[in-house]
Amino acid sequence: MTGCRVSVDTVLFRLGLARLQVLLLRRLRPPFAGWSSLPGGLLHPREELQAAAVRILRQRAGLDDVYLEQLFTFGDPARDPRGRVITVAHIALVPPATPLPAGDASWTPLHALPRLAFDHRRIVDYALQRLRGKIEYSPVGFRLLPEEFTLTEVQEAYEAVLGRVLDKRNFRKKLLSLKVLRPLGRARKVGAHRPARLYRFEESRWEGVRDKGNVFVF
Amino acid sequence: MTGCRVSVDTVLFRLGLARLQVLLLRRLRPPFAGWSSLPGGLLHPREELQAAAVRILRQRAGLDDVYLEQLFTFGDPARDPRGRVITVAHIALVPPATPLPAGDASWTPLHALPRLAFDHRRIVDYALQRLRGKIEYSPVGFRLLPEEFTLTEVQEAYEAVLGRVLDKRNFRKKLLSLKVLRPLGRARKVGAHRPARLYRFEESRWEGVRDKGNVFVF
DNA sequence: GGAGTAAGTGTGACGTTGACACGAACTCCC
DNA sequence: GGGAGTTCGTGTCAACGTCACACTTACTCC
Repeated sequence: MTGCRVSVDTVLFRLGLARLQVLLLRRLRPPFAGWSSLPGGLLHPREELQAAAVRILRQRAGLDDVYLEQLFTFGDPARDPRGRVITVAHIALVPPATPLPAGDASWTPLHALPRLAFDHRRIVDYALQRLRGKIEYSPVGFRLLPEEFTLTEVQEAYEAVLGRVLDKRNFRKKLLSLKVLRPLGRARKVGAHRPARLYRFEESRWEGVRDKGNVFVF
Repeated sequence: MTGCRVSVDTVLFRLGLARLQVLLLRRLRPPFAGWSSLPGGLLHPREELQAAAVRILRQRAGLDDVYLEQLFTFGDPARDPRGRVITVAHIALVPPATPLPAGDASWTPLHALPRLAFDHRRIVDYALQRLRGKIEYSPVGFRLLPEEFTLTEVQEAYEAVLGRVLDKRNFRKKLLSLKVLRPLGRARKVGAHRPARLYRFEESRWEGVRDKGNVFVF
């Protein structure tokens, strides 16, 4: 068969300690043995691209049910020293408490990335850029949160992604005005201070928001 | 070599008669003989993705020096009846006067597309959606215009892409306030009416605009 | 009951958006 | 040479969104 190999790599983000983290694997074999890399693998012959990303995340990180979207296809003929492999990169988002199986996978803060194998650094950089753009006009940010969350948690998520601090009152005012959160009437008791009210994101209320040109720009 | 074939397809837009048009080729051979399709072809073994798109546009449409960006990679295992081919779709923009070589290529208005081969209709739809989004926060719109243009031409370009009419005074006020156009001090004399002043887009003035959060939303 | 901590809340200044109508400049024709 | 026809080019005002900014509330722990 003529053609070249096609792989799928995923930049998997989560929030940890109010910082954005990505999942990295430690490579055991050459090339780049001992380096860190994104979870990825070759596309199977009759497999959808996104299905491949899902399969690989399950195999390599024991994860199920993650939010996934295609990012970009990297095709530099020299990106893999073993021969040509083009890779379809994806972005994935998971909530903070996502467990990891033991093994060679670890969450790494984005501001302290080690050297990455192949062109994976470029892929991560591009993924962050895209995530920053997208979080402002789409509700993907909630994929980084648990189902029930406080407003402070939402703000921390936005701050972690955007890399800047936001004004508390303005953030809450804007977010609530979009009418996409449903207050649960309950509160989370945590520590020695006033409990925070819990909310849930209502996917179904999103459509009208986008149609009106409203958006998560804070 | 294990792997599947990889092709590159391009949705090439231009403006014609104040409408958005795409370049279509007529297929001569099966599958889909007689149908229209996007210009595309197989990736060469040591070729960059974007270089392949450039080569194909040159070969199939005689075009050089077009604006190109990657759109999305379509990987449905059944998208080509001959066997698996994943395709890296691109968007290209050219100014209105772009000549076409004779042959099987033709400009087709977007609102009157014929049936397209493979999944090319889906690709065109997605390309339009992306172009509409992108024109509002990046100056790609100017790639659809000649180097020197009038404000009315810019407005027509935005109206054609966005598919809605815009207010003339508000459009001009906003566009000029971004300070990315350089007035040429000359005018284009055309027909029996007041001549229109000519402008040029200044790439170098764009950075500051984006940094300030300004944008081409009209 | 006092200290400590995060949650929750409103106002006013400023800038942006959006609706809206008419004179200016040119050509062509008579 | 003047009138008809056509597109170019321009300003104001009201409504709305954004941004800066500080204190009280609710709870726990000692």
